[in-house]
Amino acid sequence: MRIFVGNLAWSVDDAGLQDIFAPYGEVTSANVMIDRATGRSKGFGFVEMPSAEEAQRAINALNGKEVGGRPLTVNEARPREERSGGGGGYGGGRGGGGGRGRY
DNA sequence: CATGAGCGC
Repeated sequence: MRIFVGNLAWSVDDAGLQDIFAPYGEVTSANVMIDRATGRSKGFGFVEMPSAEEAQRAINALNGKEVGGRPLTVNEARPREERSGGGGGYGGGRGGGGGRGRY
């Protein structure tokens, strides 16, 4: 599952982000978005975890947790549109039924 | 000091 992590401290980088999620489950990928214009962190990043349940637990555990002096904003990431291909916007609501069964 | 809203390549 992909996880959106916001309100990151400047001190946190890709490795630091993975280090935060590591104890909650296997982290296959962690990325802190860097603004290429200034070279500083945009203050948010993404984490990829193969286990959706561990990922969800990590979200519950890390959301609001203070790291680097700032409370993290952790949430499931939104579907990202392909770079090639127009059209934007996010359709519909947040899946029906809730939770299980979406996949 | 690049310094704070926000969903990436």
